[in-house]
Amino acid sequence: MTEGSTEKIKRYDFKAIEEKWQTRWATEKTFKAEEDPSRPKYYLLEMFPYPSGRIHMGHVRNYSIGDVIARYKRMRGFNVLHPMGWDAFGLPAENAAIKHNTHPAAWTDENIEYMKTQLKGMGFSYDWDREIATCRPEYYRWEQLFFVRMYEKGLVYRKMTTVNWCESCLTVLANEQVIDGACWRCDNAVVPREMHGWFLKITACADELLSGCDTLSGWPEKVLTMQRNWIGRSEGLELDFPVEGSDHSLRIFTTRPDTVFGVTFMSIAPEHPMVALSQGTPQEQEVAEFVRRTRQALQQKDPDQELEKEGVFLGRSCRNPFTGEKIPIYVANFVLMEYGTGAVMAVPAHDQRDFEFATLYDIPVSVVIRPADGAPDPETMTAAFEEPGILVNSGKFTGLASSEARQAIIAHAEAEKIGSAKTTYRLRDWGISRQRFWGAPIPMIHCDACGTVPEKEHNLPVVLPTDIQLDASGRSPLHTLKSFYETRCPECNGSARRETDTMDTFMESSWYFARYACPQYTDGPLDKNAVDYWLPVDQYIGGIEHAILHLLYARFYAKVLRDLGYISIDEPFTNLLTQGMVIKDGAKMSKSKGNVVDPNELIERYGADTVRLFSLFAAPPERDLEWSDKGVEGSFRFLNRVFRLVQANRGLFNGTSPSLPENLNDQSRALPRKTHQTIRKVTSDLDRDFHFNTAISATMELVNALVSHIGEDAQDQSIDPAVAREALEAVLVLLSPIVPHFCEELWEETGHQSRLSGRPWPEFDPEAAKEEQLTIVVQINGKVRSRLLVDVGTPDDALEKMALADERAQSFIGENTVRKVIVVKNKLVNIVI
RNA sequence: GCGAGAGUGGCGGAAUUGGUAGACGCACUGGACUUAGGAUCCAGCGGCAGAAAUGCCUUGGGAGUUCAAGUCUCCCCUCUCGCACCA
Repeated sequence: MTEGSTEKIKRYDFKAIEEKWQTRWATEKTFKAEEDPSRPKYYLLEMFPYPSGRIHMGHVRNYSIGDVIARYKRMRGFNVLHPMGWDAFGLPAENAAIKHNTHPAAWTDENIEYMKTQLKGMGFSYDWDREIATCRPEYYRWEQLFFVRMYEKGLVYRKMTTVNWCESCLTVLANEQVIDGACWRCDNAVVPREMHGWFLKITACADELLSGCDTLSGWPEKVLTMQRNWIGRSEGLELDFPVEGSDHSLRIFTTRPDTVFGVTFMSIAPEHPMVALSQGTPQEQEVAEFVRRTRQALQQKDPDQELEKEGVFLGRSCRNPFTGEKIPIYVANFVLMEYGTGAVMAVPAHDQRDFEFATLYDIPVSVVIRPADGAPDPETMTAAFEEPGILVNSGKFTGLASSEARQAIIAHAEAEKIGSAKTTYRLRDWGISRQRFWGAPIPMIHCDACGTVPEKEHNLPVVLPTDIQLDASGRSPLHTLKSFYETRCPECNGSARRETDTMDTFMESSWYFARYACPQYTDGPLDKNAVDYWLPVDQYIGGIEHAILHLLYARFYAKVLRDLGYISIDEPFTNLLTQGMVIKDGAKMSKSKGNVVDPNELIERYGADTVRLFSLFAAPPERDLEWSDKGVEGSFRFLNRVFRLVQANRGLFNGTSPSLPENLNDQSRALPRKTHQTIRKVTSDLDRDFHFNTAISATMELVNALVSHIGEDAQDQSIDPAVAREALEAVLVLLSPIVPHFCEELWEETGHQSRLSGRPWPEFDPEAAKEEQLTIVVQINGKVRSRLLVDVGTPDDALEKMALADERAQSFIGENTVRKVIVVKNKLVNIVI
């Protein structure tokens, strides 16, 4: 810092600057979004947080990424909707309330208040007037309405079934919420349990959810693959095998109808009802024992480990409807009751599992498919031949290729009425009943006379009571709270019992994106005009951990709401960005690992802008970000450097003509070139793939160029002031979405009346960005040997001559003959010798 | 096992369509200014050899295509994530 300068140089007082601008944005409602058909809309959404207490680095990163995009799109002229809210129902609130002897609502509200202050402190450009908290009756009443509507359409049903029960959370979990046999939330083992529960018929949308994946070109391939796998569609044949000495048939599902002539045994799941057929056979005891043992083993097994294949003869056989052969039935531990029909036609020659099983129990292997060259020999085979091929030993189908045979065999089965083409899915219906308190009540009523009936619409919402006492058992007070469950039947007005289960919290997050379009609307869940204007979400941002759970449910909900006439879109999120995790010392930040960095401390020390800058600079958004305290300091240093640069050069902004003079010296020509190249680079990085890290480094280069041209002393003035001013302004504008408080402050300080937040994004001038001279690389046999500085547009033959004449090139060519010369425009000359 | 993604200096990470590998930043080293420096500025910074000029090597490994390969093709290795007895 120059002591001699008369003007006192200010320090970068981030605290005062950030408070000042946050206050202005709030009072001026800078980021309020209103429908405006005259402008293109842009709906930017980040996954809303669970109000757990305080924000963490993952939030900071997620919302910083979103905020840059929101601010950038505004500057590009879009009418941007950028809302924020709270995914406020859920178990942590309930557990915390038990621990602190308070109400989950109180705990949640407190957290929301605190976290809201934190988010505001980060300077995120949300329209806070659209804030949503899903635990408020004004929100969940509509969810209850949707539930009733879905019930009326047959998309909701109740059944007794085996569910996933978490012993620690004391509630049922959906299939999507069981990760490797453990609870997604608390990681404790999940056990099966027979219970009543409410289900949403997501399987009714399986096909559309699957085909929709093909339309989601703005989603990461990885997420689409996960969704496709989860839906798990497979096409095949359902076929009945008549059981010997019984009226029953054993129905199987196969994706390989072409191997039906190779069936040598049947295998059924231990839970299969036809296990009962062993009664009265000599094997009865053995089968019962096996089933008992297998169930136990399945419960205790490590989900990563496959069980040793095992089975037992049922004592009964069935008949292959194609060959008439007698086929023994086995109960096998590897057959899943949940998939297909729970029964499999086993073809050891062409299925590896069946092969292993057959080898173990000495069951014959019958080859019915041969590869194009030769055929496997059942006597010497060591593994199943699973590829498609040509059918052999298959009656009238012999000689057909697998693909043709599939069609022919299905057609035959259908004609003979012994089977039919069938498509199965891995996807199961979504179990949404939760046995805990802190969730939206399910608006259903059980009446002895009328059965289970929905609550009348005008009685909604069914409000979650506040006068409750939670106890350490974790059991929901709703089950025993008479004032809640005692009610009248909406049909017959007789006394009835209200459903006391609550809804899965993923129900709230499945449609919040639509409610943001009209958060205060009271005439219905969604204002058609508003949702038609804003939806779909143009850019959605969140963690990959929701790849299946939330993102699949929300897609399902979009289709349901569309079919119910509430919205007009098929897919809720056009583009999806899955941001990476924040890592410290090689592991995800977590309390248990003790490697968390608290955003508050960093903001206190460096300010929000520095934290934003670093979290965007350290890695591209989709990758994991390794947190580095030193790196944060580097970002802070950079901002200080720009701050000093602007302070030292404030003179540039005092009445200098903004137009650029025609005749500039070399230096004054180089700077605008760099300026416009930077504008081009930053713009394309922001447009193309949100690679803020390279956008920031490009701006740093421009700052470096500025510092070396005009210095931080402002005294070395060989450069044209208008040129320097243009470059300096570009730095502030380009950085403004990333470090908004900082840029607004300097913008104002350099005499601008307007706000950066309302300013259009700069257009780069291709003429100004054009280089006058280029470095052309001279290669000999592909190795760089020399460089030439030439004027842009030097013709190829001239380049070739210059390269061949080049002294250094000559020394490499020596006595060798030049065989070929390749000239690449504006890039290089390669001399082949 | 299946599917997706990744492998580049001490570190985070850059490199349109194949065309100067290592931008930008961190760390480090030397110097300047200084009462001080954890501020700031200047210089250096992939490896090997060399005083230097410069040369050779270098994008997980190995082949190949090409005038030219981090980038394309084939094989292999490692890591991360997801699914996993799906019939």
